[in-house]
Amino acid sequence: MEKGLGQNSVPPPGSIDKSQILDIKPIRCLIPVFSKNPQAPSSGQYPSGFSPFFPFGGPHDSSTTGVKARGRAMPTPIWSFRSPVEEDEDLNGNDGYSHKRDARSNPSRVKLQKIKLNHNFQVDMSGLVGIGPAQKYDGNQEVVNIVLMSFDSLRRRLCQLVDANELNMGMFKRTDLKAGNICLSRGIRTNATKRVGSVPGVEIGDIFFFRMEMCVVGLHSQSMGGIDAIKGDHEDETLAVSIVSSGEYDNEDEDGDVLIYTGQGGNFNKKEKHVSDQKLHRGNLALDRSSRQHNEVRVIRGIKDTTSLGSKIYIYDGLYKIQDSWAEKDKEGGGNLFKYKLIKVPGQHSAFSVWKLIQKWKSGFLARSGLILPDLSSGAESIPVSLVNEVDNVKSPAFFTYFQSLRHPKSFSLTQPSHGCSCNAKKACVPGDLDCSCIQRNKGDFPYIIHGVLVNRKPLVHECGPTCKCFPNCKNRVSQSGLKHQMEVFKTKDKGWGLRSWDPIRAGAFICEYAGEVIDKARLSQLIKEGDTDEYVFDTTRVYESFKWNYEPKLLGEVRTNKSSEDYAMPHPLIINAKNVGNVARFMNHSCSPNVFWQPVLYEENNQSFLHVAFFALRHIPPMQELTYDYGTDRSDNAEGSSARKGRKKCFCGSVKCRGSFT
DNA sequence: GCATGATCACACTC
DNA sequence: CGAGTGTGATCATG
Repeated sequence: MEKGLGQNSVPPPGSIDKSQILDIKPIRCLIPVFSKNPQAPSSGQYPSGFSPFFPFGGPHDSSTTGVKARGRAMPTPIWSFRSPVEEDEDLNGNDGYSHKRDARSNPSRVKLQKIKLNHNFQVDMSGLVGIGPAQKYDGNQEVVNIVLMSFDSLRRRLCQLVDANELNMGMFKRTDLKAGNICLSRGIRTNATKRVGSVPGVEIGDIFFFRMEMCVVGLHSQSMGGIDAIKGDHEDETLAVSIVSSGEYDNEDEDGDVLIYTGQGGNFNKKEKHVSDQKLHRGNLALDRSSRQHNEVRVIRGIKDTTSLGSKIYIYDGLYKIQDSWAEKDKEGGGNLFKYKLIKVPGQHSAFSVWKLIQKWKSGFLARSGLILPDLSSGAESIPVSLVNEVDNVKSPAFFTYFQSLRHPKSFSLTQPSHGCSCNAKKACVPGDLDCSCIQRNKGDFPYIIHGVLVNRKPLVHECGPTCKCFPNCKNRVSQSGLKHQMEVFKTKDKGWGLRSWDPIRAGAFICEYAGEVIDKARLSQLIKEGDTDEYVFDTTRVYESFKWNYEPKLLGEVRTNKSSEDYAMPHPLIINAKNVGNVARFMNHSCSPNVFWQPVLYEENNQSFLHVAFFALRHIPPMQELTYDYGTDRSDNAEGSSARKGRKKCFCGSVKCRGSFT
């Protein structure tokens, strides 16, 4: 219905209220503020691998924008359409975040803006910490992570804006392409130099959910084409460097280490379209030359995402060599096709074959080796949690009762009684509906997008609860719906039991909450005094290192507000003991460069607001990769020189940024 | 109701 | 710059 509006500034039908507020005309050009400090702080200040952006202060690089007089080059401003009221707030530099008045008492004061993305405005992001001009062309793991997180955070935010109808509709349905475009044009990319062989910072087994993600990290710089090639000195001396096997061409793969790849082009029987042969040019020619030169070709396997119809997951499967090539007639009446047989170069980790193995476990075709229990949760979770030990003879973790959520002591007194939203009981809450009190509590933003993916880290996420009128299928109940991935509790080599997933996990996807018994500080110290460890305790009063996960507002022409804060804001401390009662979360180990983070979530039960700790994926997590989060440090440990303190455990996370130990 | 097909709006390379 | 190359979301159809 809304489609086809294009850049028309008339608001889409159905958003009656907005048309008033959004009497669309550019009120003011928002000119980004230039950093006073030309030196970006050292990354040491932001130890978690993802540092703040300093878009205007860093080294200049004119190659992306072509602007010569960079020093004075004002970015062409973006138009922001907003009501005058909010304009005042912005001019003063404080929005209403800390003021209770706005959202609750007056819905119209909730931040509401239509954003129009302007292709022409130029922001130089090469000053981004971690992505200097050199890293743009040759990366490493840290830079790859920064680039991927920047891409996905942008994509999530764009998706959120589209969902809420806050973006001029019809401008793009493809938030993936838009986010990629922004990254590439702002220098948020790495390994831009094409190369034969592996790409620094990209590991075999890494997964991608969009073609654009592979573009921005230089794994495969074709946004659509399946074959990427590097040009030689002569026109005819191109070499294929990477291919994406999309499954579209029915590439049969008996063995996980062999790939029969079909060349590009030609028409094969798609309806009445002309049948035509594939031509030996472009990618096909490059592959042909590669088969003669025997150079390594990166192979990315595309497979259907079983959890989301139509979309694909791309797995980097390592380096292959072309062993054979030939032409054959299309079986379904099309023209001639080129075929290439590729063999994986030996001695590399397996990636795609792991997926095939998991498929066999799932189908029951093959038994999981080392399986101790098919379902640790005894049916408490809708998806079974397997218990596996492939490393020693320990038969099971110490006894505990599986329970998926929190148990509160009777005396536990909590926050104010809350009242749910009164959204349509059948329809669930709709992003962009500012009458929804739950959305108001989230400062006007719907916290989740498709696949239940969290858009931003927030001081506190407000979900709908039982007294909300919307029904359980409401998208604002992500953390209450139990496990979404098939989990496995497994014995690690040196860290006791650990947790991992058979399914791929998207960045921002909900994994599980920290279940257990809620206790208070006094009870915790009592437990420790009694000789109990705090091994299974989650304590929100510990010190957690800050890190950046959210998108950079400037990239969308937005102003940074308190709304974008990533600091936790707990209404009260929460200590959870999972020693006797808990879920899979109690098995998650610590890492100094984790792939999971926690987020406080609030929703009411029995008319009282209850605080929960929910875990989300920090980045895309391939199947069978151990899930870890940062345990933080005890407040009393903060003084320097306390590393010899009793109770510290040596950290085995193995990351470059390892702090060596944790408490 | 679920799988498949058609349509649409894109980005990047050459 | 325009042709070549599909992708990914969404909606219609079987």
